[in-house]
Amino acid sequence: MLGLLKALPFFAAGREPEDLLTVSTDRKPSRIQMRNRRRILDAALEVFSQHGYRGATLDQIAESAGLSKPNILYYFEGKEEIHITLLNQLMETWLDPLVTLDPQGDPLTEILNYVHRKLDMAHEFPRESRLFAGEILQGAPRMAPHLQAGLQPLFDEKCDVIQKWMDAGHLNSVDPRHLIFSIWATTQHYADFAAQVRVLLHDDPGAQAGAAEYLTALFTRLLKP
Amino acid sequence: MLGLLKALPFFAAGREPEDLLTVSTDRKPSRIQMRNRRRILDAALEVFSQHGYRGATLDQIAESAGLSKPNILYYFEGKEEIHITLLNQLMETWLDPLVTLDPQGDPLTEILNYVHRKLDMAHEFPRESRLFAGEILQGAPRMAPHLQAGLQPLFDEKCDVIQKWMDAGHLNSVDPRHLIFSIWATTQHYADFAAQVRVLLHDDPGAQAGAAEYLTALFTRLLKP
DNA sequence: TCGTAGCTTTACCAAATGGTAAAATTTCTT
DNA sequence: AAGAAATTTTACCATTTGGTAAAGCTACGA
Repeated sequence: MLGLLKALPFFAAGREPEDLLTVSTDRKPSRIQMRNRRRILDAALEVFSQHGYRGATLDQIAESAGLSKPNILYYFEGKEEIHITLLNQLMETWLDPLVTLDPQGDPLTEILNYVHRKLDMAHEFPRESRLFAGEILQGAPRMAPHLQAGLQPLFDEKCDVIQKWMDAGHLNSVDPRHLIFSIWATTQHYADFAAQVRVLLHDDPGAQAGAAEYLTALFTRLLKP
Repeated sequence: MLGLLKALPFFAAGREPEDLLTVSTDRKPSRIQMRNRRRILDAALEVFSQHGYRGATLDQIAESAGLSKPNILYYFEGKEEIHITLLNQLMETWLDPLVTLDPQGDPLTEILNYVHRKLDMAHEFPRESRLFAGEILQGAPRMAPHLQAGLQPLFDEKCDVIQKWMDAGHLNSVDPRHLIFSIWATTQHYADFAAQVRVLLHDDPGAQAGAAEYLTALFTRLLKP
C-alpha cells in the first residue's frame, strides 16, 4: 500500500499526474483517520511544546499517542509536517482574540477584554503558548511566511483601530504597536515562563486572579485619557 | 593524558582521593585555557540560544568555536556541562539590574531605571535572553535549583522593598510580584520574540527608542500615586 | 636542548533517530 | 462471505550525535 499520504488532499504538495487511482480515495477522512490524526497532533503538541522541535522525537510522540512510529508516518509525511500542521492549526485559535477586537465597541472595554481573553488562553492552553514561543524564539524558521501573511495584516489593521480611538481622544495616546506587544508579553509570560512563576509565587493558588487584577490596573491606568 | 578535567578545581564533582598527582595541576588556568574556554562558551551561547539545548550539537559548537569536537571535550566534560556553565555565568549578569535596585533611591526613578536597564540588556544581549527563555520554557530542567537558590531570595527581597514604597505612599499600590513579572515580560519580549517584532515593525529603526518611550509611559502611569 | 606537561588531532564507536519496505491484519463494501 | 482497501506491525537502514582512546604535536621550564 502506498499509504494515504498522496490520497488526502490536504497532503497535496507535488501531485503525481499519472497516479490517477489515488483520485478515487480523495473522499473525506474516515473516523479512524480523524481519531488517529487527532491523537498524533495532541501527542505532538505535548512533546514539541516541552522539548522544542529538534528536541522532540518521533518515538516520544508515538508513545504518547499510543501508536507505533511507522504508524505515525502513515498519517504524516514526517516530523516536520506534524510540526507545521500543529502551528497552522494553532495560528487561528491564537489570533482569534485579536480578530474579535471590535472597532465599534467601547475602546477601553475592548482592550481590557482582549487582555483578559489572552490571559485566559495562557492559563487554558499553556502548551500551545509554549509551542508558539519556542518557534518564535528560534527565529520562526517554520512560521515566518505565516507571520507575514496571517498575523501582519491583522496586526496593522488593529493598530489602525486603536490609533483612531486615540486620535478621537477615547484613549490616552501611546504607540499601538508597543501596546499590543506589551499585552502579548505580559499575558503569555504566565504560560511561557510558568516554571519560573511557579517557583517565585510558591504555587500561590490566587496567582491567576492576582495577575488578572494587576493587568487590569496596568492597562487601565495607561489608557484612561 | 587524562586531560585537565579532573585537574581544574571548578570541574570538581567526585574527586578521586588516590589521584594525588592532579593536585599539582591545581594552578590557575593558562592563557590558552582561558582563550579556548571563552571561545567555546561564546560559540555555545550562539548555538544553544538559536537551537535550544537538544537542538544544538557539539559539532555545531565546535565549528563555530573553530576547534575540533574532541578538543572541546578536553575543556568540558560534555554537552551538558557547557550548557550549565553558560547558564551559571549568565545568571549573575542577568540579575544584576535587580540587585542594584536601591531601597534608598527615589522609588519611581529606581523602577524606571530598572526597566531601562532590562530593556538595554534585551537589545545588547539577545542571545543570553533567548538562552534563558529557552531554558525556562522547557521547565528549567537544568536551572530549577538556581532559581530557588539564586533568584528567589533576591525576588522576595526586592518585592519587600517595593511593597514598603507602596505602603509609604510613594507608589501606587499593586502586587509587586506581578509588577516585576510584567517588567521582565515586556523588556525581554524584544529579545525573545525578535523574529516576530522584526516582521511586524518592518525593521523600523526607531523601534528601540519607541519601546523605551512606551514602557516609560506604561510604568509611570501605573505607579504614580 | 631535552623531557615533560599541556594541547590537538585522527580514527573510532554505540546509541539514538528519522525514515522505509513489505508483510500481516483489520475494516469496509458489496 | 469474499475481495479490496485501509490500517498496523515487524524488521530494517542510513545518518547523526555525544563521546572515547590513543597517538602526535607544541611549548615551556630546567
